[in-house]
Amino acid sequence: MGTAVGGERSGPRYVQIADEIVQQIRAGVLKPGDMVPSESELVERYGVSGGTIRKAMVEVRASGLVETRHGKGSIVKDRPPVRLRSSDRFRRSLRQGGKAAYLAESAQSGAEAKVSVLYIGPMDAPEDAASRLGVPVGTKVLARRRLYFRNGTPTETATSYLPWDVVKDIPELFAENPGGGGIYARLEDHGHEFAEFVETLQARPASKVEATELALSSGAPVVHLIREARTTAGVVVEVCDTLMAADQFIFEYRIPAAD
Amino acid sequence: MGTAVGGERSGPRYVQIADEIVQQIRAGVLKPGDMVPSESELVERYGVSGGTIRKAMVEVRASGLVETRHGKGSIVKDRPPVRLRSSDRFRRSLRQGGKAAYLAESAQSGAEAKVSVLYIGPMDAPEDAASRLGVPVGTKVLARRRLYFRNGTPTETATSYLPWDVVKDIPELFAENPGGGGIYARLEDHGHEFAEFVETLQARPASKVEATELALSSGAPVVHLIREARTTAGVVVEVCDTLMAADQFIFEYRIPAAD
DNA sequence: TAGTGGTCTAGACCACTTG
DNA sequence: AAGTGGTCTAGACCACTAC
Repeated sequence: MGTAVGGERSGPRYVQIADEIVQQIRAGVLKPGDMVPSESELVERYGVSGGTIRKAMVEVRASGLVETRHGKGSIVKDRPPVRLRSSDRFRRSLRQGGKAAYLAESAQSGAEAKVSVLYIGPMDAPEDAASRLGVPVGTKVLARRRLYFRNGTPTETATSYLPWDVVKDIPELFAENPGGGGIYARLEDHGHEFAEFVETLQARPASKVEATELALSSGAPVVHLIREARTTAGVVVEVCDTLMAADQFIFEYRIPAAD
Repeated sequence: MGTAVGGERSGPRYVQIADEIVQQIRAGVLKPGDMVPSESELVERYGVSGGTIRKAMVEVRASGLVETRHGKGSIVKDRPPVRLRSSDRFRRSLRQGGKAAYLAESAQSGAEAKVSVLYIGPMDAPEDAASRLGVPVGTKVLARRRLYFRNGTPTETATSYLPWDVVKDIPELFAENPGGGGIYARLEDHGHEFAEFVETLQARPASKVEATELALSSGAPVVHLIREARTTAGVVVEVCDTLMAADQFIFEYRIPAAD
């Protein structure tokens, strides 16, 4: 019932239902923290079968506005107050001001950031990092692996790789907190002057494991960002491999028109 | 029957099946251009119901290795020979060499590129473009909307917005082909000297309409890139709004360590 | 017309979460 | 134990693509 007359809406029923739920969230009828009605309730409300509601909820999840947990239900996520990754974030002046890159940004967008260190220590260089660092695969490097939270939800995993030669005389790099200005400031303290940072980005659907790690619904897009930090001596002193929940970030780059 | 013995594989059946199909593609058992067996055939082969195969194929599509068309079947896509969007692409020297940005890149990666012009003409400035250009919403601007193909498949839609004041004396900008070096070269010919380009990127799942436009399976990730071209006079003379199939591109940006 | 994918149903059973 | 989402089935019907 309820379909035959009226609007003659187009498209599959499950899309209509999904849109309707998404609209309710965007319009504020369902606020962050609220539970979406259970699937059985939606079955009654819309007078369709369970499978149809199921498909609708898949669409709703894909919108990124909702997080579903087995046995519990779907909860409206906190509005993703997206973080701006400006290319200004590597300015020397910010480091000298004592702020690390991610804190500088979080401060800007008024969000509560947290970092959890997963591992700091020696590691055999994986293939991609090795080639970027210009060392043979399997060479001992320092790895710093961490997980970033934003308002309580994991948004980003990052692993830095640094050549052992470079780090062996800089004890701060083995500490969880490398001190004001972050690891780049420590590297500068020890005579490594940065020339440029090169970032490559690629967006793709999250794999199952990545999805769980970042608390995403599987298939949600992630951004894979790899940064090389190059010194004026022409050496890559860090490779940083990070994976981000795509809906949490907007990236901004300024390209000088030089040449 | 068929399942009970053997590997005791883990996870839902539809994921196992999806993985198996994806493996066959990666291993080359199914080559680009090949048709994936029809769903009814897979139902027989795996001895499961249609719904299960259906879900498996959703996963396979999400991998981006396959394109499905209603009434026809699923075909293994050409391996995405990803295109590198280097931030070098706006170098003045390239324009003076007579190449437009996208051609310069395509040449690099040895792929056959094509552009189809969808619309060139006046348009009331949409909200986002207007604010970036610093004009009121609805002001008349020149819009240049086009669709880029790569090896026959659509990969990118792009719409440029230019203030009418700027373009009214540059007839080449109303032509499909604005001549060697592209529109940026023409703008420079007329005294607009570029200072910098600012690009913002965001990745998200494609909406239904975007998916059809770019021949993607709905929900596949897209990258939304917006570029502002700023002159030394401090004016934004172009806003370019583009939407790309995420699996077709890798982005690279060089960030000078200045300051 | 025959074969394909796309939608929808009605119901069974399982797995997780909460009281 | 009751309620939730997750998987799977068996089958109907529709819409698109070929021939």
